[in-house]
Amino acid sequence: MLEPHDFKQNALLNLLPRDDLAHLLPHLEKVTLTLGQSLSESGRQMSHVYFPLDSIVSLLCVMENGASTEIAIVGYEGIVGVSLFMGGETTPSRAIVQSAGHAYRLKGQLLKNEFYRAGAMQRLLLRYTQALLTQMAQTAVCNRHHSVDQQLCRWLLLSLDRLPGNELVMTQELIANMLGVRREGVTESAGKLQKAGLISYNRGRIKVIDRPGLEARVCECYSVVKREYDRLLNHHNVM
Amino acid sequence: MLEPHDFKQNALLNLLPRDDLAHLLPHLEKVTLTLGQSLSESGRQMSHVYFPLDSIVSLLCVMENGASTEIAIVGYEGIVGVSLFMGGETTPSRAIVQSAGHAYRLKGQLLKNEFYRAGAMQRLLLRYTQALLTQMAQTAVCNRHHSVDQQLCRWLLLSLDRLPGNELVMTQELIANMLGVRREGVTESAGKLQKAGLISYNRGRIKVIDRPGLEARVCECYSVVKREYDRLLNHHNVM
DNA sequence: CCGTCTCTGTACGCTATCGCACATAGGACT
DNA sequence: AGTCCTATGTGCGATAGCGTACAGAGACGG
Repeated sequence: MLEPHDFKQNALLNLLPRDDLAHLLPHLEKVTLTLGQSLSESGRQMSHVYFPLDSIVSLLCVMENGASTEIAIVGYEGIVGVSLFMGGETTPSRAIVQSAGHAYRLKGQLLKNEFYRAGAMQRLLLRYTQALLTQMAQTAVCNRHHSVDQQLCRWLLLSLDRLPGNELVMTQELIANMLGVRREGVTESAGKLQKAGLISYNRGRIKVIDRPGLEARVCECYSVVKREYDRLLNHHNVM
Repeated sequence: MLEPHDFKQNALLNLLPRDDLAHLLPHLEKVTLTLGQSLSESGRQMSHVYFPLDSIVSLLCVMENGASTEIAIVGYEGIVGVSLFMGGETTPSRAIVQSAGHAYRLKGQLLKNEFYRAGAMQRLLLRYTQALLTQMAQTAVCNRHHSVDQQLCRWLLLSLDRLPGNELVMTQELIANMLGVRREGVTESAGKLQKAGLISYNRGRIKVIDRPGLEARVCECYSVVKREYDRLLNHHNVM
């Protein structure tokens, strides 16, 4: 269900019944997201929510000293701006574009209106939020118990699942920021993967050559998250 | 707002308007929770949700090899069983009683009915869930960037905020399970706190002597979480 | 073609935490 | 009192990741 086959659509919108989607369609605005762009700052209210298409957005927790960690990845399967309909309006985390591309944008108020109609959209968004909860929880465990090697594999696979090709545009420096480790640590781990013939790395472009190989090295956290997304956001279960 | 003053009530129920509460009151059943009791197993549907009163419940992520990490603490300010109304019915995490005490219990279906009336209860539960999201996110960062010393302080303070007294019944072994570190690591950190005169430790009973001292040592994660709970679950903001 | 900048690779000592082993001590039960 | 169990303290060597420094190498503009 969540196989990355159709990047013309956002999975959430795709799961929405026609009638419900009809309310929103006229207000969906396609926008281009550039690498590093911020969609949401800590404690600031968002004017819009975003439904990524071929772009990836990272939710980051940034600390006072500037150190950061990614707490979740959002791609075509999700929405950026959960706090709007959850009622808090803001979050302490940031949303940064991690892979440039496109997204549908929707005025926050319009989303809230649709959400509070308590129909299919609400049910869908809540299920998605639960998937997000799982991703965050698993990130917390992974940060505690797994090596940088494993986490890098997890990160590559989670990102890859949200991209159309097998190439990723991302420097090691940025990956290090996401994982909350040193850049050198990423260099080393990526070097191992490259020597093993799983990826090929070149100045900010990562090509994944042997995906099954990555899957063999990744910790269980990847599959736990993936399985939960599949379960929660699946045609048969959702409606 | 979230000061631990009234442990006869659960803060969520307390925030609910009289009329809404009236629907539930006849079905709330006061139960005793014992240390180590499991309220929810990975992937299993819960029959009830729980509103802790003077008890504390930990949400744990357990891995295949048995290692675990606490991803959130739930006390009188919250509810155990978020996945029921979020639509997923189950979660991959476990809910374990970390401090014995009491809770109100409510049949899952009744909670869902109330939730889907899309009234005050729904708004409240969603705000609470957002607070939970923040707690998980902050746990993830904390696991990545902070020392065991700091995490122990955070854990003590978060637990203390949910308890009536200044004493905590908990062995170092169990704390280690929560934090996902070695027992010896906790022994060492707790030893430092004891030498500094902040706590006194005795075979599974921790007395907090100098709370401001703990607050001086804790990492920012504690206050980020606390502030967000206060903001989201506050009489003025909620309704 | 040259200088500059960004990205990647490598090396080295340092520290926190781990894994393990074992010692001590308080409580509970006989 | 003696025994056992559980909780805590301590002392290792091993190791993963950190901080720092620096070197090479591709890209890019003048």
